[in-house]
Amino acid sequence: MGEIVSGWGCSGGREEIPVPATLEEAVAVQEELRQWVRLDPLGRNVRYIAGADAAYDRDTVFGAAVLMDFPGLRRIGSAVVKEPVRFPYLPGLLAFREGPVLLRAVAGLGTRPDFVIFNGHGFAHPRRIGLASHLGVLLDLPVFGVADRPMIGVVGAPGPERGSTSSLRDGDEVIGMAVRTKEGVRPVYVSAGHRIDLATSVKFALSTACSYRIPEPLRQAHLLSRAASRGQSG
DNA sequence: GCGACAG
DNA sequence: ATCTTGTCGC
Repeated sequence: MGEIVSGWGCSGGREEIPVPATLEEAVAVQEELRQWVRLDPLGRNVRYIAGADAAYDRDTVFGAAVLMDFPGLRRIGSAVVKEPVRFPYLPGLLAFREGPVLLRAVAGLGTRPDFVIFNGHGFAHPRRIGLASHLGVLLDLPVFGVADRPMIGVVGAPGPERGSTSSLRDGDEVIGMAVRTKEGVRPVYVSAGHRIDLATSVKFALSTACSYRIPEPLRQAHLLSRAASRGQSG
């Protein structure tokens, strides 16, 4: 029997990501979605890219997505949405907490980008289905994740110069990469999400992070959601 | 059993 | 994620 961890809400059942009632159920959803994840090289010319992130204000989640052209990196669109928090933060199950708002934010762009960057991990997850992979499958779009720190695995420090990398390994397999996007600044951790491979993900993480440590679409989405959560104009 | 554990 | 000002350093 599945033990009920807690009352995680009673949605009307019309979300892109149904709210699991138990831990077992959430993991079962991940194992199902995992079968659809494909990490192949990106086979298309990149013109439009997006970044999405979430911020909180008590029991409300704000999701923001920013659309930019590439390689110009000019902002050509954005969307901000909010909704009540329906799932707790549980390491390994982040997609169930932030997925709904993030999907709505990306949809709000009104344009399907060539790929999306999410704040968190993709393949570098205990079950190989982190938030980025999870949402990539639901969006059926190429996506990769960029995180502040690894969740699992061991990694060495990349060289101090921008562009240096160091493999994030879980046993024998490379699950992600520590990437120095800015000289002398701590690295970000990149992992493929869906319909893109690690090397290509790293390439784009670097080509979209010029002045700052965080890839521009993600950085701006972060600022947008943050501003919204604090009731500002953005 | 103990510690770790994206945001 | 979030609570929070100034401050040290390149």
